[in-house]
Amino acid sequence: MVTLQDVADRAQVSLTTASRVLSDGQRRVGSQLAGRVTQAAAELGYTANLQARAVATGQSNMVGVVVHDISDPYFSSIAAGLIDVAHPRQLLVCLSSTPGEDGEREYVSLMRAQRARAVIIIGSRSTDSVAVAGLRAEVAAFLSAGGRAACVGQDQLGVDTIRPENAAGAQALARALVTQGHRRFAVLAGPRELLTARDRLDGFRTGLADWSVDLAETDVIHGAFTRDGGYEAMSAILAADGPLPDCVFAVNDVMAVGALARLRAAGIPVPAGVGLAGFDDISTLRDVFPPLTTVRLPLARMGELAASLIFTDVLPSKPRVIPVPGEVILRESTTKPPPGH
Amino acid sequence: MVTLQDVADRAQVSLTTASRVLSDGQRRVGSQLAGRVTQAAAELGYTANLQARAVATGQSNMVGVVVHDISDPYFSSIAAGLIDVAHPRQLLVCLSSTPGEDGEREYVSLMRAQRARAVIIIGSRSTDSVAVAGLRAEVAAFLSAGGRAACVGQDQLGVDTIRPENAAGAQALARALVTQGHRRFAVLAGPRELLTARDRLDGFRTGLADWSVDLAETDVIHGAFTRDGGYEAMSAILAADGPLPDCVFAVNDVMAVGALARLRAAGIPVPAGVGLAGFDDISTLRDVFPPLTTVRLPLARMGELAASLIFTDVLPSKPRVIPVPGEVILRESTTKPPPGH
DNA sequence: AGACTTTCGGAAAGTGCTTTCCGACACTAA
DNA sequence: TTAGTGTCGGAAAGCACTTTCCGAAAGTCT
Repeated sequence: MVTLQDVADRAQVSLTTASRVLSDGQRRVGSQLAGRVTQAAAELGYTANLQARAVATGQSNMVGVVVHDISDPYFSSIAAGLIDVAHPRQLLVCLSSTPGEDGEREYVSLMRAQRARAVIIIGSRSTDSVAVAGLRAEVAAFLSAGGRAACVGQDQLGVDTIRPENAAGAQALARALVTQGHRRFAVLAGPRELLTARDRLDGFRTGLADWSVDLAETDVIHGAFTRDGGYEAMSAILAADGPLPDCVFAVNDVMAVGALARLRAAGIPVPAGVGLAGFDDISTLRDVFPPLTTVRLPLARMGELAASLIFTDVLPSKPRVIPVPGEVILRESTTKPPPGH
Repeated sequence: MVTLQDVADRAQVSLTTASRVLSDGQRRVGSQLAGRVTQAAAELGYTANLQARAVATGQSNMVGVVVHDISDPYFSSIAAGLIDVAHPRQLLVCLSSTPGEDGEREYVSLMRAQRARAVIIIGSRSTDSVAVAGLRAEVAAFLSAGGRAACVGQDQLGVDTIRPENAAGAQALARALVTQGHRRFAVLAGPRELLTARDRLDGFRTGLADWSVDLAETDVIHGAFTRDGGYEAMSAILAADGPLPDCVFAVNDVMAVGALARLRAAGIPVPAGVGLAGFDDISTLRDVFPPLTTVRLPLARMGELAASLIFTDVLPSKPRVIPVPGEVILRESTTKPPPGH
């Protein structure tokens, strides 16, 4: 590996001078010597060792990003927005997909060891208070080591947070669906311990209550937060005896698509047989048929916001929480068939 | 920041001993002192500075991953497979989404500066020979600096490559479609300069030729490799006068979905009005209706393979190329309607 | 008991960079 | 001519680690 010393030797200058030329610092170097140095560097194919530079200067250009599953379009969209902001700033984005229970805590710890400049945690935290407390402590340690941190999701970590308004969005959706004429609902509610899922369920229930519509406990089906989870939950609804609900709300689009597949398999038309709504407005899912009523979250924008919180020079005295509203998008999947149908 | 020296002081041992205890090296330390050191480290909340360690040892645990667009499910699926392999090995995955022309080259250069252990380039390279040559040179520099490199896509960089068999897959698809009874085809061919797109087009044409079916040049529509590109290209087909083709092949699933949306807007049923096939078998798109005939690529598996090529200790004398076959999946979107329909 | 090996702690020399501090030189002003 | 003020190159002291080398102590063998 060619080192700065090699460059200095070849240019017949001191290590100091070579460093000054090549590391755009404060001090200038005479154009004569500077020329010799840059030329020598080019001839040798020299590339500064950023690790060593980071050690010497005590600051790195790395930012860590934690997501649950990068292949999930929800996360990858946010990550994309984030990368778009980080890239022009010459920051190195390190990404972790953490399936495991304690993965987030471990990764934040790793980022602290790497002396990363910032860490961004994306994703719906569970209600497992032990895990949250552990993560919270790790983040606090990261902060006190001089790093910055932000979160996209629930405001549980005591850091700057981009908070999607899950409850309000679901509430607005519920009201819109009632306005469309639906009266009896079922909810594919996702996992009990997932806060995001719970907020959406609660918000939906609130929205129904606003219009004095009741949601029976038996019409709330819990399951996985995935396509297959939606498929299974819809199966459970179909298996129950009694009439189908007017409309089914899946707490995310991916589950809604699973539910749709199940309905299709059962030969039940949407929305004629039953209405179906999702949440998120995942872009790759906008072309399913019938088009899904959903609540749009500006995912890429949320990633950008998170990044910009981190990269402001001023360190806020208190953690900021930026609410991001969802927008109800009514599409065909919930169009109420004309009465007497 | 608490440093190793602080730990050593508190444990009343030398820096050396503290280092030996905390950095699982070769030499052992007596359990008495070792205990004092670990306790002191715990009390101080010490975390080793991995950057400094990397400088001292001359080896890092970073691997760089370059993709075109992380929010594209094709790339994020591969990346997910890759991360799954890298994570248990305590490797730090740094990801770049490079929209720009020269972004890949820049990122590999950055990885060289970071003294990354390996770099993995995912994505369909263009046929722009200047850009490819630049990237190739940069990768060569990275290799000669002692790094490992691998590529998922076309074998153009002179490194270990996971090569999806685009041509063979498209050829098999074409033959299957002809067998199904289709005779006149159109292809939504993506960008001219994209090698992946071109290989799929060429393979498709070959497959048709195997059965003596011709593909008219006017039935090949170039456009963007995206959902909207598919939508536009399908518009062009609809705008042309003359009868519709029996079947349309979009060179990837995302384009096929765009085409499907266009057909739906035009009120043309699939497959009754026209057949439609894609490529990739993107998992989030498996529930579109009608289900898309496509060629499945094991994306996550490809990511895993790329990672495993990199992490083998033996350095191959010649770059290995591992072909990954696609599997034709016939679904409803190309079911030939009974004749006389 | 003496020679030989093994175990184990610490001083010091790296690792590749930045930055402070010093001194040399030139240039301006009195 | 001389003191004052910049400008600019280089020696050396960091940065937070690892690792080599050395020497002391303890254990083993004859």
